[in-house]
Amino acid sequence: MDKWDFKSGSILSGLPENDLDQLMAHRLEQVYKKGELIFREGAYPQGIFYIMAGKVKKFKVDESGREHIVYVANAGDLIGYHAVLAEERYPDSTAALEESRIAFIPKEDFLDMLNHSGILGRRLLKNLSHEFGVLANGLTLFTQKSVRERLALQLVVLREKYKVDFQPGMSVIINMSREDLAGLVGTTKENVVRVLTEFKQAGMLETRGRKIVIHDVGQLVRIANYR
Amino acid sequence: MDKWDFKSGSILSGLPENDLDQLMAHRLEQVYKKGELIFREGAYPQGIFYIMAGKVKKFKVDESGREHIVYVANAGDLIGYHAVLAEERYPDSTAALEESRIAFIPKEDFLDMLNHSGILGRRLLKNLSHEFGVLANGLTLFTQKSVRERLALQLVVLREKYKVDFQPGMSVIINMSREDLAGLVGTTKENVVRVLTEFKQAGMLETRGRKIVIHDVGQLVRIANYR
DNA sequence: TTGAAAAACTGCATAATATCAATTTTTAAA
DNA sequence: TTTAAAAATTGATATTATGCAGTTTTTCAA
Repeated sequence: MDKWDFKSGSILSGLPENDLDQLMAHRLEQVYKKGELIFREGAYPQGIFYIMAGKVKKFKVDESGREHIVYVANAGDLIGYHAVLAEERYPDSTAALEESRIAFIPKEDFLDMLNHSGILGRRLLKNLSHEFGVLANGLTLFTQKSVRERLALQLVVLREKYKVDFQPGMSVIINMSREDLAGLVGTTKENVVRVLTEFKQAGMLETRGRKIVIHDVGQLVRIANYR
Repeated sequence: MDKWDFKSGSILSGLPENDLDQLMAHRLEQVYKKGELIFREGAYPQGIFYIMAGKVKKFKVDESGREHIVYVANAGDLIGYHAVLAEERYPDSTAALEESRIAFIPKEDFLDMLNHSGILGRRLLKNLSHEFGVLANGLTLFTQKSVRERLALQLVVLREKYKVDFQPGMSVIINMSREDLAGLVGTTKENVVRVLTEFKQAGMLETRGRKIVIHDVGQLVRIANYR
């Protein structure tokens, strides 16, 4: 068992232990409360963040104040490294969706590692290329699918992120406000409510207070892929 | 003057000449006619493509047959490398928008170069990170701007891609079908026509047959950024 | 437990966008 | 040129999404 027990599939998992020791040497661990800002759009990056536990949202706020969520990151994800690599300011803000433990790694350590260990660079390239494809795909979905289809799709994606100790057929609880969901789908909170009501009546899900319990993913997948 | 006279700002420009010699050694140059397919979504990548002259569109076709253009690539751009790096199939198709000369570089040569020269890897990381930010930004724009605003924005972007030997104040001719434009904006060809008519009446542009002549970019920029 | 405050929900009016069915214009080949 | 095919355009109509106002429910802290 590794000293650094990174979730399998995460960018850092499986890297040489010495490299990780060096990368994490000057890290700064911090617990962020729900809603707390981790970094703000336009700030100059001083390092990267590794999510040890919890969930965060990457989002942009438009001129009318509406928030659009670009991505929901999970434990095991590395965030903020695009801006460091591109040598640009952060293109979006990041805040905790729930209480989260996050390690800050100074950019010097990150860049040193990148120069010294070819593996990390290669891993990042692969990861970035993959993420790029996912994002490009999302772009298509957004412009060509209805609010109903987009919400169904996002619920399927969120179900993956929120499921723990999952057994086949088990329901998954998503704990996210209607407003955040609207920001993720690219619509208003009212529309989210309307569509959720429809899905609830069709038996696909259930709402417990503000939590959403997904029962029938299959049907949601079918709606998301329709046309 | 370089042997490989790559457009400045393109991924390959400024790399050591020896590296480029090696990278381009087994290339296969080919001329594609307008509309001709370069690679199809879902195919397994055998290499990467470098656009020497011309323009191509990267697009996805949805279940109803509608085409959505993800990106318009220009001379100097490298395409298809995301899939090679991610070790995945192509997430979208690519076809020539006009007659284009394109070099195919076998993936072995590309990957060899990546392992042997750290510069290319670093350049790609930077480029990918940047593109990612642009795309993420585009996603926000699409979900929160109207068709009118999106079309104005795309016209501004296309003007950059289509301008040659440009002098300040000079008009730029965009040669793209209403249907491709619709695919780029994420709407129907009818809506594109309606908005173009409005812009024409306001004196921002002129249509000559199916070509679009951009006169007043400033106004288009203003519309694109409104709210 | 209770009482704000925040979030979620509902209905209705309005606005934006898509669809369909012509008609006209442009293009490119004979 | 001429002409058929492709593309662009227009108008009428249907569908979908938004904004607002008010009500109800949930949450959280006193």
